Amino acid sequence: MPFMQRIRIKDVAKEAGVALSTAALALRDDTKLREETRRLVRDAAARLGYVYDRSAAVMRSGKSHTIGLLVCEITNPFYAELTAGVEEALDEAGFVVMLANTSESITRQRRMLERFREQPVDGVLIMPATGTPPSLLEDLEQWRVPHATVVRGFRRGAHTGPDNRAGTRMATEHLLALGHRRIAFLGGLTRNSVSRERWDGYFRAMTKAGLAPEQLCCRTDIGEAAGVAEALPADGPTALVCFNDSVAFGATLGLLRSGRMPGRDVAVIGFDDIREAAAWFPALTTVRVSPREIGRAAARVLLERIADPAAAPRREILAPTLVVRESCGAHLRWKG
Amino acid sequence: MPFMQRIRIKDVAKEAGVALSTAALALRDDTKLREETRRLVRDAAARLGYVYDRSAAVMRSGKSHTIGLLVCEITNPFYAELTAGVEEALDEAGFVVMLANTSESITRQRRMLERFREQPVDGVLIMPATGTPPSLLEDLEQWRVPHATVVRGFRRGAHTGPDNRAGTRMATEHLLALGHRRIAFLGGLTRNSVSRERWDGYFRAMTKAGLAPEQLCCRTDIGEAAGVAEALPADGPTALVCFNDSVAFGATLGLLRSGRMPGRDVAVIGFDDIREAAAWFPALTTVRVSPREIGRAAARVLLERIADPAAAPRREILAPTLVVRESCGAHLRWKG
DNA sequence: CTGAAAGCGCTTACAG
DNA sequence: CTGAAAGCGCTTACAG
Repeated sequence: MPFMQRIRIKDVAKEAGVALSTAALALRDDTKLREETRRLVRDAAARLGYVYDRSAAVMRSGKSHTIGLLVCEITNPFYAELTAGVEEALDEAGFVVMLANTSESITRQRRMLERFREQPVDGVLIMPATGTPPSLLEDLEQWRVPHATVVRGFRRGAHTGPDNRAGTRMATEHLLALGHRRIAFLGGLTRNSVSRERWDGYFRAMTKAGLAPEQLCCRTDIGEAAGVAEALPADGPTALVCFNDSVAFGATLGLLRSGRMPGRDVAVIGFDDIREAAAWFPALTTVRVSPREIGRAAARVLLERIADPAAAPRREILAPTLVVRESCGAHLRWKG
Repeated sequence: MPFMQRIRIKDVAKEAGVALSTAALALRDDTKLREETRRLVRDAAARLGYVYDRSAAVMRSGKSHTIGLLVCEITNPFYAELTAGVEEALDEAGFVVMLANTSESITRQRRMLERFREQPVDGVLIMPATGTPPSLLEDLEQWRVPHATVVRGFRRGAHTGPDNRAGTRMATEHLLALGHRRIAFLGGLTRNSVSRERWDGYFRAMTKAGLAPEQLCCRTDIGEAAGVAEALPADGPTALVCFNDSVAFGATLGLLRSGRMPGRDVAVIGFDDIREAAAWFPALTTVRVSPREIGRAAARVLLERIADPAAAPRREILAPTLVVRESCGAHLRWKG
């Protein structure tokens, strides 16, 4: 194969027999040009195998059509699904995502943010690592980097996330309606806004019903949750409001392991409704927040922010729904 | 806050009292300069709040230190973990990843590849969508885009993935050693290299033992696998070699649902050893391939390819190990 | 180490 | 629509 000279706009212009500026406009499908001219140029570009070079355009225009996505833990199915939603919506808008998985490290988060700033990206979408100081927002503002938080957030700034309080409140009230009185909250060892809000929704529902809240601490980990559930005494809580579906999965596994049937012996409700929840045994009753939709909404919020940085930051709180399946015991398939 | 003029290298040079070219070299920590000079410049840059602009460097040097990652399905925990490994290793090497989740769509895969080419990226790492024609490699070669496949691959080209045949062979031989004679393969409805290889390893072990292979088809989906397992007749297979852990999870859930205990009534072995496998009930016996390690290895293979495009493409096939837990029935915790 | 300069491939404003 | 030109912020080669 002969050495191929890289094809540039000026080559396309020559091939099409138009001026360089005309070719440049035509390649971006500018309506200032007649459709016929645009087609002429497009055809010439295709004949020559022209490849648009974004790096030059980025430098000249300052717009990269790239956004930086900081994910706190991509191996968590909830965040993986959310990432898919972000990527999907940004792609539709002609944007591309630079991914960084911080693995809950604020050092790594900081470093990746600086890297994004150099890149440069047009904006950043952040699922803050646990322990992120709110001063992060001040830095981003000073840097003039358009930004928005997702799921985990701060008191201010553009944000998209589920209504966590409403979610655990609904879950708790459902269990109360089923007659449970000793209902514990399982999880929440990690200190972030999501943990606080989910605990808070449960707490309020319990105190409103005149009952004592009770927290069973565990990290967000199937194995750890299974351990706590397995060790649950027979005269312990009869129902568990779990921090999320992973914790709920762990709880059901632990109960099974100790010879108890989730839903019949101890009711279990999750949070998130990740893909596996419906197929679980027993099928998991959970609070649906649709990570993919949150991701898509977050992408829109950030794009708005980029388009109009002067506007007040939007905060979009999505309402959750309770999906009643088997693990809460409301209708046991195997009860017979 | 007053309008801030963007700080450029020439401003840093002036502040440090050195030439522009010296400042440029110092900022990249070039050893041609005395350490003292480099520090002088670094301090000046810090004082002024200088931010390196990569887009200009990319354009001038043609190197973006960015690689494009095409993931077939990011919401699959295996690929999510693999993505984390890729991102981790590339970050250590000073590279950043542009992510595209193709969701198994070859149209989307094609579009994202063209987008990456325009970006431009220094190379692409591909987990091909099911149905990708091998001609993809020819296109990439013609485009002169350094590339490597991961997990799913073709007969040629740089590749990193587990030894799928060895994996299912080990699983099958383990079940044979436990005395099973009617062993079925569950899964493999999707047609790609992984499916073929895993089926093949099982097939060879069975025929070598003089037994009839048997395929229970289902897509890679917990719900579908659960349905097949639930409907398994009492005089059916006594052991299942599953396409992957998700399918195995589905199988155990389906068996439980039909009143059978996985491991005691029907043995189940998975593939991948994703995070949830150890915490499962019963704990899943599975073939460990360590997606994070595959991801890290794949990143290295691609970086080698970028560094030396003339070298023969490397193919790195990682040996799997069988992790014996409970679901195969080799040592039942609850038997005693 | 200096200093002036060319060049990467676009975008964009402008006179015609 | 043309055509010549400036400029984005780096990198790099070069004579001194």
